[in-house]
Amino acid sequence: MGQVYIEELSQHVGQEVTIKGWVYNKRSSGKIQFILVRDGTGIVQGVLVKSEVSPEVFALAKELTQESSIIVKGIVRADERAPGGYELTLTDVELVHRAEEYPITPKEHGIEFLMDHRHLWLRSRRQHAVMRVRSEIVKAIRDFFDDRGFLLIDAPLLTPAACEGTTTLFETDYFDEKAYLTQSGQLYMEAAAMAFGKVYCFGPTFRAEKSKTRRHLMEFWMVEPEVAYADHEDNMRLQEDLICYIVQRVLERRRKELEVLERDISRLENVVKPFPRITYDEAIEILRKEGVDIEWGADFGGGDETILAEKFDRPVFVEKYPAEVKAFYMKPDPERPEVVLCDDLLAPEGYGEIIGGSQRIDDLELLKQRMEQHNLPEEVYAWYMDLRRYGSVPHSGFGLGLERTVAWICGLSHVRETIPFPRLLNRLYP
RNA sequence: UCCUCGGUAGCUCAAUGGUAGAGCACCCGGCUGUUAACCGGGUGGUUGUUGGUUCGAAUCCAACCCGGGGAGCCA
Repeated sequence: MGQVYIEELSQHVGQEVTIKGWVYNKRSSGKIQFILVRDGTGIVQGVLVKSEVSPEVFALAKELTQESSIIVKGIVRADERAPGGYELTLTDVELVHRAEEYPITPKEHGIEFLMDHRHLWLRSRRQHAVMRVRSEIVKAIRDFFDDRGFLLIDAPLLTPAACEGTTTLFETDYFDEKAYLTQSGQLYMEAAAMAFGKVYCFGPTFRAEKSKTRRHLMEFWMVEPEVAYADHEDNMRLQEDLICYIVQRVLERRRKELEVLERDISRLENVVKPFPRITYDEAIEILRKEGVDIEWGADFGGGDETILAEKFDRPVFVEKYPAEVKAFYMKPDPERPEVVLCDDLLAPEGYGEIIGGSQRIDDLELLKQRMEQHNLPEEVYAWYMDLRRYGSVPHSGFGLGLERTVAWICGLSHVRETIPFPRLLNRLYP
């Protein structure tokens, strides 16, 4: 039998199979050796009995080090004692490469050490679970939008100016011109929505803010749908549907990984429509009742968001913020122009804002006025203004932060484990 | 940028002014069902850096470097 992956072992009980992988760990009892083999799809214990294999193979196995690459042959056996339910009675072991002393031992390590060895840390069981959940969430997002007739439109990463004009951007040289790494694809999605109706982009974005918290990365992934003729209400319904779809998919297909991560699954099972909605005004009232000293017009901090989110057992929408604390392109509420038709979706359990969305300004004069107020250069945004000159329509969209969503669904205390190679303040390696 | 906590063996930590230690990793030996295996032995240190106080500093003081958590900002 040729190469088989560990996740497929249940289909090969009683057969001799070949596994190509690495030594995860090893235990020995003199005349019997236990070799934990991982191949990227799982871990299986190979049992090597001295009296049943050649002396050369038994001696070779003794020399194996953690993470040495090996090709083993063995007969698949269902065994109650095995954590995965299956074991391999080994018949042959071939050494591909004997690993040097491996830095990450089966014991505990500190976060700095693990981050310095992120390229190796990815081999461990917990990290496998996180990456599989991340991959599932990405696929769920794509399927959700593709199935609803959205067109994937990739936004540029190099841009001539800030999208929102608020956060600090990474600057780079573009043939003697200044260019910036994008902080959002949204403005380009607005152009695409006027061309194709329903669109989304999904890619990395960059913020040069010196943020040093469990919720921040310098480089993170965001999915940003934009829909022509959609209003604020349509926008929130879309967000609700997307989040429910993602959570259901992970519950269906990645339950094992959630168990490895010891995630409280009942908290995720609560995530069903409809999500509670509160206005900014109501949020201020709640915070004041909790003893928070906050003025109307101020934005919420991380602690404020946690207090609000803890009032509910599922994600909560906070809508209609004061215009001053939000981006220039958000449409004012016709009934109350001092607030805008926007919403933040706060994840439960203190994971904070995972979505920010709004209906956009579709009137050229108002947009011009807002850009002046924000000191944004009109030349750079000329194309964006054009969208209000040639068939302007009401439209809405939002951005979902992938890493915060993964952290929430996995129940991780920090976003740095949700991306394979995190870019953090003071960390560009590996 | 600010607040706060920390830096001792490859890793995780102990040693609160008086001889720098343990577990794991690694090396040697033992064990035919181990599950972060276990048992015996061994290797391994400029205590982040510089300066100061003291008979004596990992320990007290100062500055700096690096890191963790948080604030601001945001997804």
